[in-house]
This record gives sequence, C-alpha cells and structure tokens, in this order.
Amino acid sequence: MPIAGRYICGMFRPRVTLRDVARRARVHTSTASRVLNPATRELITEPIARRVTTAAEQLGYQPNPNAYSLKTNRTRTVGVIIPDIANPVFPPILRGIEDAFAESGYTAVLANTDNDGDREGTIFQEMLARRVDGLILATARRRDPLVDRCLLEKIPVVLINRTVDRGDVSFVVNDDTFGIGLAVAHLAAMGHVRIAHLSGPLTLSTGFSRHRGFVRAMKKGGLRAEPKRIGVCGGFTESEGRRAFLELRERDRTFTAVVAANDMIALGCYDAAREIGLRIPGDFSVTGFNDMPFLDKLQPSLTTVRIPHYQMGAQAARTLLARLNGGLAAVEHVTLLPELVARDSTAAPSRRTRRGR
Amino acid sequence: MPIAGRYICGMFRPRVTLRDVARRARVHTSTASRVLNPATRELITEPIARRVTTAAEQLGYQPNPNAYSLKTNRTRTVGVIIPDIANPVFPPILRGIEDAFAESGYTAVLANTDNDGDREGTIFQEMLARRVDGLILATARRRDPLVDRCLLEKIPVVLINRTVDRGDVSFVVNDDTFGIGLAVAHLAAMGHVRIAHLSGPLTLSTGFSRHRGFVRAMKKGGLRAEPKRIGVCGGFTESEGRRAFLELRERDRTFTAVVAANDMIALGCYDAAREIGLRIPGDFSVTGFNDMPFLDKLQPSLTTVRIPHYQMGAQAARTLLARLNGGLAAVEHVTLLPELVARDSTAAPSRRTRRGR
DNA sequence: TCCGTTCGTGCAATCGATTGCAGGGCCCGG
DNA sequence: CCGGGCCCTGCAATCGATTGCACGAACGGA
Repeated sequence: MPIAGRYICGMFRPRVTLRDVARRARVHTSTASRVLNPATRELITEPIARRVTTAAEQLGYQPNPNAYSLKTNRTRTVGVIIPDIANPVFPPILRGIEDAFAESGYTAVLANTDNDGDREGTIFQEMLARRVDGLILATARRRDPLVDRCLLEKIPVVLINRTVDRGDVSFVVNDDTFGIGLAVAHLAAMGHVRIAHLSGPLTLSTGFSRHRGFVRAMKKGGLRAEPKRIGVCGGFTESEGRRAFLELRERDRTFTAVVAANDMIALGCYDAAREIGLRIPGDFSVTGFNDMPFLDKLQPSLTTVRIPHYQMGAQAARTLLARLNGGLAAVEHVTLLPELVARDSTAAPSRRTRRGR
Repeated sequence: MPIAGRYICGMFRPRVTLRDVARRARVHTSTASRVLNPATRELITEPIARRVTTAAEQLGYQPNPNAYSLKTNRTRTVGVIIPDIANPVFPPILRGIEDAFAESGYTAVLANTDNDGDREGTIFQEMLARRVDGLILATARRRDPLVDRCLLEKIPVVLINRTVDRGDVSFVVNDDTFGIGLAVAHLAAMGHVRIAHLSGPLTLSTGFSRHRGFVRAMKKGGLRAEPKRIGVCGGFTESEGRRAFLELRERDRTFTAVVAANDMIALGCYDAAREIGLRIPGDFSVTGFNDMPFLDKLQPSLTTVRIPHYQMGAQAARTLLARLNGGLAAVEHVTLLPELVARDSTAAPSRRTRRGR
C-alpha cells in the first residue's frame, strides 16, 4: 500500500492529516474538525479556533475528500451525461456547469452516450457506483426510463436542453416553441407564405416542441402549416437534413423557405441545395437553430436562433445545488429565452419563387 | 449524517457492503475482499470463491470507491487540464481519453484554464486536493512551472498536444514539423515560391515547431523563408490571424501563399482578405492546421493538416495508465503523423500574382 | 504416531475524517 | 460557600474497504 504523501522540494513529505493539525494546535481532532467545518465553526471559541486555523495554514492542510465521503456519504461530485461533447452546443453548457459548481466545491464528471440507450444505462450504473451526489442529464427522451429510475430511486437529477413529458422533475430548457416562432415571424415578415419545416425526432422534447411551435406560429401568423411541407428527420444530423429536404421537395416544390429544427439539419439543406442546383436564399430561405460556432462563416451565413447555452448549464448546476444542499427542494422548471440571429440565408422570396414553380 | 442506501422499487434499501456479502457467503470480510480483488483472487480456493461471487451477485454488491481510496490512496481518477473545451480540437481528444480509460475503471475529471496561468495553478491545486492519481496536461508552454512541479513532486503526468523543452516528461504530440512540411510541399508543388508563414506564439511548442518546420521545409524545397514573410500571432485566434496578416501585407505584397499555424489563424486571413478585397485562392492561397469541423463548409473550403486527435487522447491515456499501473514506467514520447487535406483554398498562383504585385 | 511444512482463511489494525455523547470548568444564584 | 446548569472540548465509535500477521487444518515423511 502506498503511503500518502508528496514530494516537496525533492523530499518526501507525508500527507498532512487532521491529526497533525490538531496536534500542532494542541487540541483534539474533533475540535479541529469542527473549526475547519464552517457549519460547526461557531461551536468553538475564537482563540482555540484561531490556533487551529493557523496550524492548518502553516502545515498546508488539505482535507482528504475520500475520508470525508466515506463518513458522510457525500462525494461532492455530480455526473453530467450528454450525447456527445463533439457536438458544439455542449461545450458552452459544460463551461456553465463547471463555473457554477466551482464556487461550491462540487466537481462534474462527464460522460458521452452517443445517444445509445445501452451505453446510457452502463454510464448511469458507473455514475452510481462512483457515488455521485446527483446527475445532470442532457440525454432525456420524452419518455425516458433513466429519468424514471432517478425519480424512483430518489436520485437528485436535473434535465438540461431536453426534457420529459412527465412534469415531476426539474429541468432547464430553452423555449423552443418561442424560438421557432421567432424564425417563422422573421420569414413571414419578409413575405414568405409557403414555409416548410424540417423537424427533429418527435421522441425528443426539442424536436417535438419545435415542431409544435412551428404549427402554432404559422397559425398565429395566419399561414397554413401544410402537412406536405413538414418533414421529419430521424436525427439532428446533416445527413438526415439532406435526406428529409430532398424528400420534402419530392412532395412540394412551391415552398419558399425552410425552418430547420437545428443548425445541422439546416446544413443538410445546404448540401441538398448545392446538389440539385438551388440557390440560398435566391431559390429558398433557410433558418437553423442553436447558433453553433462558425455559422457566420458559411456561404451564405446561416440565419438561426441563438440559445443561451452557458446560462443553461450554469442554471442547471445551480438548481441541482439547491436540491443537494437544501435537501428536498421543490421541483424547478426553468425556461430560457432564445433570440433570433438574422444573417444571409434568409431574404424576401424572389418574384419567381413567389409564384411557385 | 445520511445513511448509505438507495430507493429500489420505492423501498429504501441500505447499501450493500462487503460485510453483507461475506456474511451471506459465510466467510470473513477479508476473504470476500480477496475474492473480489483480481490480484488476490488466487489466494482463495475455488469453492469458497464461488460462494463469495454468487453472494456478491445476488446482493448486487458494488464496492465503495471512497473506502477503497481511503485505504489504498488511489482514487482511480485522473485530472485532464485543457485550455478550453469550446475549442473544437479538444472534444475528440477528450473522447479518446474517456474511451481509453473506460476499460480500466479510471475516470477523467475535466477542467478548463482559458490559458490563464493563475487559473491553471488553482485548478492544479484542486486536482491535487481531489487526490487524482495522475494528470493529463494540454496546457503546457515550452517552459512550464506546472510541469516542473509535477516532476518535482513526482506526480504522474502526460502532456498532450503541446510539450515542453525539457525532455524528461512523457508526451503525446502531433508531428508539427512534418505537418507544416506537408503544407509547404503542397504549395510548392503547385508552383508557389514566395510563401509566407503566420506562426503561433513561439512560447508554445506547437507555435515553435510549426515555425521551425516552415523554415526547414522551405530550405529543403530550395525556397527562401524570408523574415519579412513571417508573422507571429500572439495567440491561435482569428483576430490575431487577421491582425498578423494585415501587418504581414504591409511588409510584403509579393507572397502568393500563406501557411497559417492553425485553422483559426487561417480564418483570420479569410477575414482580412475579405476586408481588403483579396480573393482566395485567386490572389493568394491559404493553408490551416488541425482540420477543425466545418472547414469544408467555408467559402472557399480550407486546405489544412489533419491531426489524429482521438488517437492522441487515447494514446495519452494509455501512456498514463502504464505509468499508474506499472509504477515507474519509463518516460515515453509519442509523435503522431498528420496528413494533408487538400481543399479549395489552395491553387496554383495566377500569372498576375506569380510576377508579384 | 508424531511433527514440520504449507496452504488457506480469519483476526484486527488501519486509512482520515465526522459526530453523538459525556465530562469538566466556569459562572451565577441561593 | 456551595451546588446546579450551561458551554465548550475531548472521547470514541463509525464509515467500508485492504492487508500483514497468526492460526489451524491437512498432508507427507520419518
């Protein structure tokens, strides 16, 4: 068994423990413990407390988190489960989580599932085995067994980005309905009437509510959301966007704009348009969703809906912290407002396209 | 103090411990421990071992990592310190690390420094406080106090992507010199002679060795690496790329190609070119480095050098694991080979530019 | 038959903290 | 002057594993 300690200036120094601090301060370890723990600090009188804190400082004492966790059953660790960190929406979310946790001494442990149910289960088990105090899930489907399990087993959990249909769980999401409304209103204001929608998977709250948002916004604008002008993608991917666009165009060639459920799907539209020789925004306009990095560098730059990803992560972390510290905090639903970022992929319909082709 | 346990099927079940397993198998806890630990498994006879394993299985036993860590001083956790997860080169590296660790039971804990020295120090301290078994650093500068400290304190560490000048530390990096050589050779083959370089910070091994690689490759190709055609960026950023490009062009207007030290700097060249009305690759060619996502979507798509990021992460994790398991493993230097990805930002110099302007 | 060796298992200390409980000192009132 | 109560601090058990050491059984040889 290795001996705890570190090399300082080339010399091996055994690790400083609470005992060492107590010994130096000439008090019992329990007293030292109470001084160093903010919650019990007030139990000890000032002069003794000072002796302990100075001793701790002089020795460079750092508490052993394993001993703490073993005794208290709290690891000050939370699991963050996301589909894929390579998806550019997640890094800012993660930074938000990290920053919000930093002050409170919690650490986030990350895992990617690639949207694979089995892998999700495995990771969930491993997180529990690691004794995380809570979970932040960005992988929820509208009906999600993992979320059900968290609730059943009373594991503190906060959903992020996506949510579930059952309402008895905390989440922090973007207002997808409102966001899509922004895109539709933007297009309608430019004179578009025959607007199509390429939705994401309807089993995900994001896909579902953006789809619903599209239908509502069209109705509200006095426009018709024709079923033939709605395509459903099997995933939020470029290839699915391309496929769904081509399929859509088989059914209808009169639309003048496409509201894509996210930026990747919009990129799929770019690909398809290039293939079949259509110009954006000359032949049709496109809007995305998320405002990924580098969209402004595309040709044409993509009009999209910006989501406050960083705040989303930070808020989710705060919500979880409240639950972890406060014990049985109430279920909290937070919805953040997105904003439209108008760029060059949207323009007024040309006279030619306005007539239909 | 909360009692360890979980809710299963709505009922609270106290956590299963090694004692429970031992009791059920009618053996001592030490025996159960030895059976469940692969290293000591052979000490126990088969029939008894079987009793223990079935008992463990029936009870759904999961060892408490905190107790393990407290006793053994190993947390099976490693810290991964990177500048910024939002930089698209890091997610694939992280995935590689995660996957390579997954099998061995290690967990990576991530932290971002934003290239801030103070923050680096803080994070380093926190990692040590968390008792990580080792570190993977992607933040190294050529002379790096943090790396020095790791070596002094004998903390297992592997550098990734960037390295330091002192050679007595393990690292996994890309062959930057070779990679830049690919870009230079590609341009030279197209007929470019007056090639410029926008280097990254020379205090980073990446900036330095790409710069050196440029000079060497030019010499090797029988070309002159003129100082006036070399600009230095203060950071691997778009804005620095733009600034350095404009500055470069003040000094020299005869170059027909720019080898940028990375993709962001190349993007800065795009910005500058647009501002002053130059066309790529009509007026000059540009190459990047890293092959970030979406470069193929740019107008024009960017010729760049692809780095095997995922493998880099995986290899770094394996190198660290060898050190952690094998005790005093030798210092290991791994260099991965990049490849050229030719796209539309490079073309033969036009007759006009070939003459100089 | 008896003793020595070997092999397998149990005993108990230990890692480094937290915390309920007990005890001692001090202050104040009778 | 003495006793009771109230803080403040110390004692010791405890969390759940690992591991050096000791002990007992089984076996083989004399």
